[in-house]
Amino acid sequence: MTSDALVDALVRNTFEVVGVLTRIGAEHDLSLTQLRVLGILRDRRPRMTELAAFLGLDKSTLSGLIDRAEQRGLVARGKNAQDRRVVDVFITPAGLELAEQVYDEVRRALTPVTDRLDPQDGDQLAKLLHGLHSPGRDLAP
Amino acid sequence: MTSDALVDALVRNTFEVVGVLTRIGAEHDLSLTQLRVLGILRDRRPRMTELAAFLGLDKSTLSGLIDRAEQRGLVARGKNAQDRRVVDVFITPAGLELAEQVYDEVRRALTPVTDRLDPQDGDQLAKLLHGLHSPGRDLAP
DNA sequence: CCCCGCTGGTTTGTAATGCAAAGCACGATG
DNA sequence: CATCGTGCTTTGCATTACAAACCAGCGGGG
Repeated sequence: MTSDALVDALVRNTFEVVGVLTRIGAEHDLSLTQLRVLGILRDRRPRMTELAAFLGLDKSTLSGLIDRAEQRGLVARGKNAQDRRVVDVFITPAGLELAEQVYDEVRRALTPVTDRLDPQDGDQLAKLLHGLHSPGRDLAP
Repeated sequence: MTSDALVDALVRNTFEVVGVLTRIGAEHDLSLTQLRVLGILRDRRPRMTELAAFLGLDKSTLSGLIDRAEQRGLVARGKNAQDRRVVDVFITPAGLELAEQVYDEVRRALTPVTDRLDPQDGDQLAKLLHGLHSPGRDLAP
């Protein structure tokens, strides 16, 4: 069945990319989740609950995660004017710089791989991947 | 630059699939890593060091991982005739059954996503993904 | 108005994951 | 056969994660 082969390829590819992300993240003392958090916060300022839901994590897990990132100065908590219970999270300049740097490294680490494709095949692959998940999700990546 | 878009799509897709794997794994008390271990052991019987290296984990980490999987009866340690220091790891029938079941669920969870593509686009995507990583790696997935 | 329930976050307790360093057993090499 | 190196386990520690208990603030019904 062709769909099985596609799923297998997706899973295999996933572990491959996770390996790259984990390795490069570790070089900057960032776990996979922290990396993802920084990536998301590059262009968002969600509240704790939103972020936790999007990551598929418990609120309490996110509390600790943000605690440590905040202590490192990568992230900060802000008050919400509408609702004083709510805590908004946003990235600091230092966090943004680190995020851009790490994602640059990720790009460099993956381009030798992606370059194995013809340019038009790469375009096509990007389009197909984009078509897989584009609807619904609005917090990226 | 088109390569950036491709890398972004790959990373986004990775987190998406990781989410699915984590969720389905959790329903069977399996972490992402344990899931991967079971997947690998479906058709391999590596030694501890080989497996650790392939997973990108420390030997000591794998020790604990295999300990717990062994206690659950999913995996077992075997002696190696050539070198008595070596510990070979292999999957038990119960572990194999669980692995097949979980990977079936993963397929079912991902097919609604993959079905969003035309069949020939799916084929093409599988081929392109396969072309990305095929050489070098020989422990799958 | 005020009490009560609901929602948003944090805290606490526990288990799993992961690394690093030390330890132990075995093989290999001089 | 003594020593070094390899393969794995053990121990100690930080991080990640969940669940349950907790506190604070919002909002309705009386």
